[in-house]
Amino acid sequence: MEYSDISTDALDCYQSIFTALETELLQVDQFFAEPKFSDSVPTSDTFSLHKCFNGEALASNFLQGERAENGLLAGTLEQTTEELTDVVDSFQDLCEDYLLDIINDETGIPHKQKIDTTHYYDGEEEIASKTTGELNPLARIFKFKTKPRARNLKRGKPATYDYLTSFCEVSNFVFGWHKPKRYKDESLEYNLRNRMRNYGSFGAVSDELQDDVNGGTRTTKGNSGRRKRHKSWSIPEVLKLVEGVSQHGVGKWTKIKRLFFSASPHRSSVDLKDKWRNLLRASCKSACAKGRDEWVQGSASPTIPHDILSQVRELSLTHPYPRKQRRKII
DNA sequence: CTTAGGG
DNA sequence: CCCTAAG
Repeated sequence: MEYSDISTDALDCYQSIFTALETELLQVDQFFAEPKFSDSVPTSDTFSLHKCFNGEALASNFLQGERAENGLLAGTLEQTTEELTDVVDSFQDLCEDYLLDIINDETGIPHKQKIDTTHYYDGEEEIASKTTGELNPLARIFKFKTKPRARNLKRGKPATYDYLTSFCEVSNFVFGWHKPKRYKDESLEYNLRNRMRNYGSFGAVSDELQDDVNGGTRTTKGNSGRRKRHKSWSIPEVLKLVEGVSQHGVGKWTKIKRLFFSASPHRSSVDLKDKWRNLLRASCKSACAKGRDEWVQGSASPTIPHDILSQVRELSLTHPYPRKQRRKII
């Protein structure tokens, strides 16, 4: 492969970052050396950073309970899957944090910098304000969240890519680390290459990627500002939410959280609110789609059974979703 | 801090 | 899931 179209400055930066990362991140392996994991997984063969970087998808195979290619993980750990999910999440978060720290050290620029706040006035009164932020140019490459799309392939939502995956892509592409992934579709490679060139020249952020500024890994505030990793809702969780709403009504998210989700620290009251909103949408859709039995089975995570959705619809009648109050009609 | 809404 | 305005 030729990389002549990527500026050498950029290459140098990438190189130093990747090198530093590779060295430092090995510490993370100790996550997997904990007794509870080493009992069930041979320590020497736990998935290491390198394996993750190898794009072996070991972790995802693992979490899906499938055997890894080499059979090392076969038949182990059915009960600890939940825990492992968490560990893998932490692992990936850590990777990101290390990455961003290193970038910060290298450039002295935080990964995201608030630049300016624009205030909007209506006469004297401020009616809104918006803070604009700029992503550190080097951090941009790790915001490489969406899978490159084939040139002529139109799709709806772009598939989101794991940061580690994107990291693999970038490192494979730039340095040819490990086995470079060959795309079946040549135009995918073309697309990726094109995007890399944009990143490499540190040019303006394209429109498509501008959104990533707001979808970043962590916030500018403090250490706790780490973005949560996506964890899809399980059916039991949904049931708990439905029961919570049926007992306490819509809007008592904190109460529901305390009574039904005290054991799930990763579900905040805001999450409950969001989920309810989504359930409501889903219930409408299922109502509309009734009759025609085409139920698009997109990649959507565990499809919510219709009977649950109809419960949601019932509840939405008794406990209407608080909508912005229309102008009072007196 | 909590909730509603928009992104 | 994130962010922010309003209570």
